[in-house]
Amino acid sequence: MNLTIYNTLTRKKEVFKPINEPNVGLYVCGPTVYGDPHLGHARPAITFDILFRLLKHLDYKVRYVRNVTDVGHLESDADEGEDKIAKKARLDQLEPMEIAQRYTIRYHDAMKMLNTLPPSIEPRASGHIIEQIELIKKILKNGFAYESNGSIYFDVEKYHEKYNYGKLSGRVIEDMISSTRKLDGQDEKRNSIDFALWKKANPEHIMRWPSPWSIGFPGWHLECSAMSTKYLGEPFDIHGGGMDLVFPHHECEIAQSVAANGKEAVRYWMHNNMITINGQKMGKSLGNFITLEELFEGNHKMLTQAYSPMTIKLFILQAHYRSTLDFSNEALQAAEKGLSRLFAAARLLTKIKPSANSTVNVNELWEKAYTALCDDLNSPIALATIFDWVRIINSLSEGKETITQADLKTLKSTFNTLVFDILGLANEQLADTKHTNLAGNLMEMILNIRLQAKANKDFATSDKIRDDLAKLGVTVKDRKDGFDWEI
RNA sequence: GGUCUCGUGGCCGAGUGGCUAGGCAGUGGUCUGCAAAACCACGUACAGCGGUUCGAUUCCGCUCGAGACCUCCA
Repeated sequence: MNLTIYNTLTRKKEVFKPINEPNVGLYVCGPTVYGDPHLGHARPAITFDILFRLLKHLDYKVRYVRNVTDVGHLESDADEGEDKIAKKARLDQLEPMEIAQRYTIRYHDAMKMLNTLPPSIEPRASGHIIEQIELIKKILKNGFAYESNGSIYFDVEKYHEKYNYGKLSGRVIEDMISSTRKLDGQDEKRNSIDFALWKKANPEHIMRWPSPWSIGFPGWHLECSAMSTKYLGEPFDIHGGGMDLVFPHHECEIAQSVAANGKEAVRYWMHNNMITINGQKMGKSLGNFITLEELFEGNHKMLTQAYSPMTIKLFILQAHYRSTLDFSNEALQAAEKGLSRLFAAARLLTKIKPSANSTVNVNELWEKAYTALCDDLNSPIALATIFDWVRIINSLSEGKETITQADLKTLKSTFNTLVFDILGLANEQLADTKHTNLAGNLMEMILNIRLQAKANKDFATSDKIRDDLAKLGVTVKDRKDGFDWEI
């Protein structure tokens, strides 16, 4: 099956063709580790995790690189020139690397809880200063950068004479130059739209490295250019990230690659949209974000309860990755109930008895859901199809539909592949472990006693057992041929 | 201000020039000792106004509204 993906560069869906089949290089912009991972971080992580899993399922050999930005970016406010990570470190009286380490671990923990696969390589910007300096040298040598007071700036205007700065973001650079030039007479930069490749460090700036030009630190956009091509070659297949990175971050990456090597490094640019809260972007700068920990613990004023990582995942997958997704407590509650319905069906599926013939067409699930996923990761359609089959599985369980042994086998494998392998939903409470451990055996025992009480029409006893279990958080579901239960 | 995106039923959210999205919530029913779950049925949509078309929620134009980027941001 062909995979199509929406390429931001061409603004349309394209059939995905790897440069070096069967190898695929995937690079995704990771977090800047100076704060707790929040709901916004979950979106690209989950989106590109699905892509990673899907590519592997399509039998590609995928190298997935996601960076950790631990050098920090320049502040834009009064603390101009000071590194974000350095600033936080000074306030907390900690080493910058201590901060970076702490939040890297927290990020990893959250990503693991969301059941996203770890990238093949997770390079740190601080570990690639040399590569970044080499890249700057190349750009300087090709004449697309200049030194100014120990700092190196990218000469956008000069670059634009030969190439097209703005091709990714659709920005008209001539307008930007003419409208902003006059304001920046005093600046080190020749032009306000020039961006830093290397910044000379102020004395108080504690994250610093030597370079041919000054003691300083690399510019904002350099690390991704340097690390992506180091590990994936040039050109490589897919570069992903949040839509808010299109300009300037990714636009600058293109310019850097072209200025250094005369050609673009990336074939397909993919961007996930933002999560909004009350219709507004959820973000660090707006102070309206919810951390993943707060979500998992229900510890936030907008939340009435805690939500499991898988609930968050389903919530995100129910929207297409290129649409904004509006967060609300109500929407999460809906996702939670849907998830439990989905998992209940997954459990039921293990108990269905085959019949002589099938009244259902099991191929439909795979065809519709897999086709949807291969169509620019249309997870909402895939999930809609899966939920159609949740209903069918329930009907099969009640004997309202029938299925042959062979079809049942196909259905189990298809359902599990889609839900668990590709969408990466994980149910820690799934039957196997639950029903073999002590708690599971005790539940069997208790519920058999209740069944006996029911058979004797001793409803007082059976209701007491059910009510007491409910107080412990266990829901009992009576069935024709016995019982089921879930926590 | 410039560039761009979007406006779908109570909420979230797909999709399409004519054929049920889906989840959650609601209503009626079946099942059940009762309940839960499940299944069946039902209802409320495509911001507004024009245009193209046999036919538009879907294409085009305008109006209104919301948002994103232009500054670190997933």
